[in-house]
Amino acid sequence: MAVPKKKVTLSDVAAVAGVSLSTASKALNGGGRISVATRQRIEATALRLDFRPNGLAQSLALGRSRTVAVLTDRAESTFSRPVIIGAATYLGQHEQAVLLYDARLRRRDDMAESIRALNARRIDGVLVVGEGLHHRTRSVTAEFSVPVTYAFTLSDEPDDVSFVPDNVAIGRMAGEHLLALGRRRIAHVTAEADDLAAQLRVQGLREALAAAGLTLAHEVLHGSWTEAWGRTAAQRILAEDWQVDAVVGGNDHIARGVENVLAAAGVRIPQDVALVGVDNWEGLIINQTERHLTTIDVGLIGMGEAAAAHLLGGEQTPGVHYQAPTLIVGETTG
Amino acid sequence: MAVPKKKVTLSDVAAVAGVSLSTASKALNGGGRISVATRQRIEATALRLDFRPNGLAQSLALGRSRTVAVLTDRAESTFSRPVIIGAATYLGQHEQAVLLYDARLRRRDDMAESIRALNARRIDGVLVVGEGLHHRTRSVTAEFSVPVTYAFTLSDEPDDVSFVPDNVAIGRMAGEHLLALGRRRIAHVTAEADDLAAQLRVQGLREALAAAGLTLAHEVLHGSWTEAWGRTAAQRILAEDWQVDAVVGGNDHIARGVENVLAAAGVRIPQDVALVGVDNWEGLIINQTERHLTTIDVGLIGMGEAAAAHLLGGEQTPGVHYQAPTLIVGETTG
DNA sequence: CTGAAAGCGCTTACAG
DNA sequence: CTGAAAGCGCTTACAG
Repeated sequence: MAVPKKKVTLSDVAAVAGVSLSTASKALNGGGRISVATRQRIEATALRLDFRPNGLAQSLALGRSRTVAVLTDRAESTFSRPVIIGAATYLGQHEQAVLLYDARLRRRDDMAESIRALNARRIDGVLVVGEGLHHRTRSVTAEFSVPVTYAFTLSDEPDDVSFVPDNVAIGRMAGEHLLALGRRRIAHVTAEADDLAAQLRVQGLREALAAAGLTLAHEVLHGSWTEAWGRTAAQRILAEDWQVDAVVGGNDHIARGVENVLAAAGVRIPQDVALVGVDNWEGLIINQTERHLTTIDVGLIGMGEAAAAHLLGGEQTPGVHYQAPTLIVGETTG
Repeated sequence: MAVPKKKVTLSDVAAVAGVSLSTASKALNGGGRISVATRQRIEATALRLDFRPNGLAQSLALGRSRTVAVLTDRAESTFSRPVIIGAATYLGQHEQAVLLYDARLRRRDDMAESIRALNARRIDGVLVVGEGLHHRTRSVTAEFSVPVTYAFTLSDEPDDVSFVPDNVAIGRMAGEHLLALGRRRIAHVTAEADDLAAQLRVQGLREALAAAGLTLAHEVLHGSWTEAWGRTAAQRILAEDWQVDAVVGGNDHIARGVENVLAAAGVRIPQDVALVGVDNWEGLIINQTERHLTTIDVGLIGMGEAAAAHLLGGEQTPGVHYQAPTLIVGETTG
C-alpha cells in the first residue's frame, strides 16, 4: 500500500536534530568540519525519519542532472542496440539516466536544436553511439561543455575519445585458436575488400599465422557479410579442392553458409574442417545452452559499458580505446 | 568552438523586456491572462536572447523530473533488448530520460531501496520490462505514486496495465498466410507443451484452419525452441511421410532446422513445402536486403514504444494490451 | 493585465 | 564547530 506519508526534507531532519539546515547538509554530505557527536546525531535522525534528499533540488543546486545524453543514428539497428543497452545498464548502476536522442545526428538543424535542449537540461555527459567504422562521425565535442565519448564509431577529431571493437585482435584470436588445435591450412571468407572491419580482421588473422611461420592456405575470398556468400565461397573451396583444414568466416552468417555447403558435401565438421565465425549471434538471439558455432564475440555490450564508465570517470583519455573480443568455443571447433 | 557565453535566465529576459519575472514566465508558458502585446514582446526578447529555461529549475518547481524508470530482470537478454530500445527511443522523442535499473527486481531488499531512490528522484513513471509470459511479475504499482506500466510480462495484479505480444494472432497469421497460398496440409513444430507462448500460437493456428474448415495435418510436434528440435521433427515428418505442403515453426530456429532437413532430403521449398517461422531474427541480426525465411515479427520494438506512449499518455487503461504482429514474407513461402 | 512574494529543497561560501 | 543568508532558476497562487 502506498502510504502517502509526507516527504521528509532536510529541514525536518535539522529541526528534529536541533541543528541548522546548513549543518545538517554538511553532516550528511561529509563536507566541512563537524563534531563527531553532531554528525552522528544528524545521521541517526536522518535514518530514523527515513530521509532521502530530493534529487531534483540537489541537481539544481549542483548543476548536475545525473543524466547522460545518448546520441545515435539509428538506435534500433542490431549492432547499436547492445552498445546502448550496455551503456544504459552501467549508467543505471551509477544512478545516471539516459536521454536517448535517435536520428538527430543527421540533419544539421535538428542537431543544433538538440544541443540547445541538452544544454538546457544540464546533462552531465554525451555518448555518441555509431554503427561501425565505415565512416567517421562529425565531432560534436566542441558543442558541449561536458565530456563527450564516442562508441562504435570514430569522430573526425583525433583528440576525441572513442571506443571501438578490436578487429585485429578478432582476426588474431580466430587464427590462434585454430593453430592451437593443430590446424595448418586455413582459409578466410569475408566481406568486401574495401570493408574496414573485414580488412582489419584479415590483418589479425595473417599476424597470427605469420607468428607460426604460416600464411593463409589461399588468397582471401572477399564477397559480402551474407550467408549466401558463405555458400558460394564454400562451393569454390570444394570445386578447387583447396585441401583446407579450417575456415574463418568474417562473420557468423558467412560461417553458417560455409558450413551448410561443406556439410552437404560430406565434409565432417570439425574433424575434417574446423570453423570459426564472428559476432556471437547465437548468443545474440537466444541464450541457448545448445551452442553450435565457434565464434568470437566482438564485445559490444562491454564496449557500451566501458564507454559509459569512461564518461563518468572524470578525466578523459583522448584517443581510441579498443574493446577486447571473447572467444566462444562451440561444436565447430569441437 | 564552445562559446562560453553566460546562460540567459528568465530574469534576464524579463529585465530586457521590461516586465516582472512572473509575467515573463506566464508569457512563455501560456498561462494566465496577458495582453497580446506584452506576450509578443517577451517572446521576441526570449528568442533574441536565445533563452532556454533551465530544465532542472523547472523540474524542481514542477516536481517532475522528465525521467522514467525502467525496471528489468535482465536488460541484456535478447528479447528484453528491443522492448527497452523501443521504449527509450519513444521516450527520448518526448524529452523523457530513462533510468535503467537492471536486476533489482529479484531481491526484496534491493527493490525496496530502488523504490526509495526512484521516489527521491521524483521519477515521472515506471516501466517494468519482463522476458515473456512464463511467470507473472510481482506488482510494484502500489509502491509508487506515479503510473506504472508492464511490458512483455504480466503483473500479478489484474488492474495493472501491461503490454504483451499477441501470440494467438501470431498463430492465426501464420495459418492465414499459408491458406491464402493454397496450402491445405499444414504441420506445426513448436516448443514444450507447457510453454504458454507455444500454446497460444497453436491455438491461433488452429483457429485460422478451423475458419477454413480444416485441421492440422497431424498432431502438434512439441519439443523445444531449438534448431536441433526442428531437425529432429523434420526427420519424423519425412519418415512417417505426412504429405504436408506447409510447416509452421514455433520460432525461426525451429523453422530453420526443419528447412535444413527437408532441403537435404530433396524437398523443394517453397514449391513442395512452404515454411513460416516466428521472431524475425534475420531482421534482428542484420538488416539484410537478402531475406530468406518467411516469418512473423512479434513486434517487440513497437511494444516498447506502445508501453512508453501509454505511460506518458496520462490516463491509464487497466488490463492487457496486445501487440499486433507483422508478417514478413521471404523466400520460404515465396 | 501585471508584479511582489513565497515556494520547490538543496548546497556552499562566509561570518561568527 | 555551527548557523544565517544567498543562490541554484523556475512556477504559481495571491494582491493590486
